[in-house]
Amino acid sequence: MNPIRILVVDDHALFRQGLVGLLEDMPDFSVVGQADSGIGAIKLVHELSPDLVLMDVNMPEMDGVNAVIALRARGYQGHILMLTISQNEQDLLGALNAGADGYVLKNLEPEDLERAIVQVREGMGVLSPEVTKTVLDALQQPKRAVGSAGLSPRELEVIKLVAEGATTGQVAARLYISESTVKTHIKNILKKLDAANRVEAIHKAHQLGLV
Amino acid sequence: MNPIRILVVDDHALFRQGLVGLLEDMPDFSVVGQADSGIGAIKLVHELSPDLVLMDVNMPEMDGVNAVIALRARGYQGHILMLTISQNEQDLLGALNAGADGYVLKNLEPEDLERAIVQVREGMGVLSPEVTKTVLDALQQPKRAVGSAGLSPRELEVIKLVAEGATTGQVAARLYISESTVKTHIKNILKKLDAANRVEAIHKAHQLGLV
DNA sequence: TAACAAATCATCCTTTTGGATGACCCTTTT
DNA sequence: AAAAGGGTCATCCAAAAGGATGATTTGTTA
Repeated sequence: MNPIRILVVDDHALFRQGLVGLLEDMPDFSVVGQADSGIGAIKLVHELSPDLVLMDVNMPEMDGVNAVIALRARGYQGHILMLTISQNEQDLLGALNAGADGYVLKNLEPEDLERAIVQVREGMGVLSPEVTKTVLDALQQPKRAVGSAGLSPRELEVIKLVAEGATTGQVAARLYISESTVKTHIKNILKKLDAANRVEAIHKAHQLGLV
Repeated sequence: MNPIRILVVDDHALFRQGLVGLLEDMPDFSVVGQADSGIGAIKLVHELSPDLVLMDVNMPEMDGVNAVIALRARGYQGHILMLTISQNEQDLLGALNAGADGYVLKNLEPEDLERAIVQVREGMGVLSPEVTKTVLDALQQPKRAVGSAGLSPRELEVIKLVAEGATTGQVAARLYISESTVKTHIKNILKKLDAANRVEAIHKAHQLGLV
């Protein structure tokens, strides 16, 4: 198998050079380029089409997260592995949300970095143990306080149809009940959600996760 | 340091017994109980208050995911590590969202299991490489297509006020423009969002993340 | 310069909403 | 048995919303 063509992006020349030397010593890898900023990374990715970008986060000019956003927006399909000292939640979640395939800390052992790169190359994700918890926490969906905010099952049916743009008459037809009944339901919904009109009711329903 | 008190939950007696033997051979661990279903797990957690629950997913009666939900709902604060063969996305995300601290596959080496348990015990999260990608994908927030779905800045101002329940007249007053103008804005918003009325417009605006 | 999008305003007319009130029927809880 | 909540229906009326059309002004882009 051909070596993995890697682009190294880090603003600290010393660390970057050391890293490149380390990677070049590994037979499966080939460092095809280096950049010291997000701007430079974008340029080189376009020119070199590397298999994988090893990206620092804290950099002047354009930081790593914005570089990932820019790369993905430009259609770069290759793998991006963040390699940083930052355990900052914004950096972490920002990078992953932007489309990074992994996020590992610079304190890892060379052989762990090697394993991480191979893993990403195989289409898997990688996270350093230290940041995994933060990711899992971010995954937790806000718990629906009451689950229905006091709305009855029938009222939930009505509000869902209303949310989709149905008028009173259309809701009545869909539920095989009279318009009067639908109006009563909506009246009660407005009262329960403390909404002035159905628009605000849907707005609050969304915030409560009812729809 | 005291050994980590572990509860093992798995419906396959053979695997469970083997696992228990393995854990007991590790000096830092102490298996304080075993269960073969989610129901049994809930009962034993209540009685034993283990430091960590090693939980299978696929089980009769009550599966592991529902067991986690039930445990967390009952206020269990200890650590829960899923140990399963299932790479099913629902199982994975369900367990993590329910409050599991980690999700590892049964194909891992004994020493990796040991490392995973210690890691969770130290408050970190653990994911098997094979499932990390799925988690990262789940983390990606739906991209705001245009960021505004083609709505102009003024239209965004209008729709935000409408979402809060403001009528045409109230929006006009708040923005110091005439009702006619507000109606025109809303008309254009309805067209752009392909909504039949303002209720549906707010509904779609929520889905697009505009409000 | 011409075309275009955004923002502004108006009139006319129909449909939809929302408020107020009262009523009947059924379960579940007290 | 009585109370409470949910679901059903009706009438009346005022306010709000939506559709169709046309127009002016101001930037910005082609």
